Amino acid sequence: MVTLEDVARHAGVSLATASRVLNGSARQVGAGLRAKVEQAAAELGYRTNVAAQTLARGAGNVIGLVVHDLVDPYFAAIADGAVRAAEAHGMVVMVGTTHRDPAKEIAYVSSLGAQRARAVILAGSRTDDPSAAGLRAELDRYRNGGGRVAVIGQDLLGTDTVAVANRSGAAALAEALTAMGHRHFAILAGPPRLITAVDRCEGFAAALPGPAPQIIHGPFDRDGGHTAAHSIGPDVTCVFAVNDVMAVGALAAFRERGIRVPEDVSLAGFDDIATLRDLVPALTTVRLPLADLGARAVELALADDDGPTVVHVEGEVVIRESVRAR
Amino acid sequence: MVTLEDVARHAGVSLATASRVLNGSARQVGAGLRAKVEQAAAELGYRTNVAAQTLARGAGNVIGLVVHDLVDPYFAAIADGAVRAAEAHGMVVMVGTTHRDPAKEIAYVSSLGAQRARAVILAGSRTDDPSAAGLRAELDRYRNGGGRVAVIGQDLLGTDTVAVANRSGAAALAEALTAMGHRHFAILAGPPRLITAVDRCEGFAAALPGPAPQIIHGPFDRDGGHTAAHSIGPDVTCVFAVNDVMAVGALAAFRERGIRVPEDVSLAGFDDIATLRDLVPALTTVRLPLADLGARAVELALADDDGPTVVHVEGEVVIRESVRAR
DNA sequence: GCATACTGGGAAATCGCTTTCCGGGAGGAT
DNA sequence: ATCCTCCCGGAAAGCGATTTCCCAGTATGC
Repeated sequence: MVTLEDVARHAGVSLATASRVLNGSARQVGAGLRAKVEQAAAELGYRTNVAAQTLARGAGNVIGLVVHDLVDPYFAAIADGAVRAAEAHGMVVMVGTTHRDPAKEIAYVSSLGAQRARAVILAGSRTDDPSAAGLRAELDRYRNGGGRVAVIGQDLLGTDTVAVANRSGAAALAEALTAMGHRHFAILAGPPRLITAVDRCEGFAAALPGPAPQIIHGPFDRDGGHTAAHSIGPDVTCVFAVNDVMAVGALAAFRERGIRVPEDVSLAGFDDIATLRDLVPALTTVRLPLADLGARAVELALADDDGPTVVHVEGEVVIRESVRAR
Repeated sequence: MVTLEDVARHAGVSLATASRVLNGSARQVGAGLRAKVEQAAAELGYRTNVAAQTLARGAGNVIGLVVHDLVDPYFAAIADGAVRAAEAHGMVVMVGTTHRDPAKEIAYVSSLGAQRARAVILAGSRTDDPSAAGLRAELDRYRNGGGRVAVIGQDLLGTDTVAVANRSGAAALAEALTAMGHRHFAILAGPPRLITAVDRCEGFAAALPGPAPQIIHGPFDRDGGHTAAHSIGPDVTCVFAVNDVMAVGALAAFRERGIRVPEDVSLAGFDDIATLRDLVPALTTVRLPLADLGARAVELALADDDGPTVVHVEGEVVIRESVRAR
């Protein structure tokens, strides 16, 4: 491999000069030498050794992104936004998938620390349970080492946060559905301790004027929605699934049992996943700018402010065919 | 940050010994010292500096994955498989997204070379055009630097390859559809120079006994399928979209125009995207083990064989409701 | 019993780059 | 003309590991 020293020798300059020319430095280099170095680098096919650079500089150009599951379009969209934003800053993204295992989340943060990653982005809300303490400790350690952390979801860890307005989004949805004449709701509420799920569920329920909704807990994925849908009571006219993927599961369950949407029951989700836009009936939902979430988290983590900054992102209610007025 | 030297001093041993204990080495260390080092590391909260390790060893623990678009569930599934496989080998994955820009693909390979990435995985077939020469050159350079390359798609670059049997999969589909009585086909064929698309299209067409199918080119994505579907001739009874996402676009187009699937026309796709399984009507398609594709590419790249190995992966025809017998 | 492995420990040389510090020459002010 | 700044080039000291030697101590072969 061609090293910087080779380039310097070939150009007849010192190592220092070559470094200053090729890998951005505050110091200027005269035009003549600069040209010579650049030409030498081109001729020799020089490529920076990032590991050496990271070691010498004490900070790398990696941004870590930790998600639950890349196949879930929610996270895929966030990852996409993060990769784009990182690229714009000349950084690269390393992704880790935890498949909802808190231990793996910790392991990734630790590994990213070892990589001297510039920042780590945590997407996907953690549950509220004690295992979060380990994560917290690992994150503190990482930050003490000079790393930046940004979280997508809710402001829990005292870090930079892209906070999603789950409560108010769900409330707005509830109001819209109420305005369309619905009074009897069921909520496919997801895990009882998953904060995102809880916020959406509570925000929705609190905005309802009528009788309390039926609340059915279960996993936060497609199959969770599918299973939960089987427990829906007879007088329910409108079902709210706390995410789109669960709504899809519910839709399948309804179809299997001959229940028509929206004729027999209305259905709404949350997120507005692009891949699901062509579903029939089109899903009423709360649109979240998912790619933006990822991108803004990167911006946040890269900005050198002091205190943790919290950015709030609102959802937007989108009424589509899956809901019918009563 | 705690360095290895701190640990060595704290444990009262030499740097060499500490290194041998903490970061796998061929040489043995006596049980007593070993324990002391491990304890010192734990007490101090030592974390390996990967950059320094990479520099000293001359090879890192990063695997680069280059895809077109993470939001496309096809690539998301591949990425998922790759991340899992990498993890099993103690490596981490860096993803780059090209959004179908060949220049970015080259840039990523270059950047991964600078990272001393252990391997790079290229997913998503390239077009057949001359710009591929630049990629080839960059890949050669990367390999000369000791990197390994694996490609998912077709065996074009003389590297390790996970080859997808697009032709035979499409042919099997064509036979199945023919057996169901269809004779007049249209193919939503994607870009005329995209090799994956061409292979599927030709494989399908070649297996047809009847009249030549109508071939409609267009982009390889949802909107491409949507647009292309408008040009389908009147006597076509069955439409083959060269991937599932295009099929979804076509389905939407049919629905807009009041054409029923499968009553008026049958429709089939390719890939069997999991996120799309709940579509109505369920899509007939050729199932590909997408996550496996990613995982096997990683295995291939990490195995230290000499010559390029080519693994062939077959698809499996899955008949669902979107096709009706004639 | 003596020469010959073999074992496990440590000192020190790398790995490739960044950056501080030093020094010489040019330009401006007095 | 002199002194003080700038400006820019180079020498060299790190950054934090790995790994090659070198060595002493012990085990082994005859």
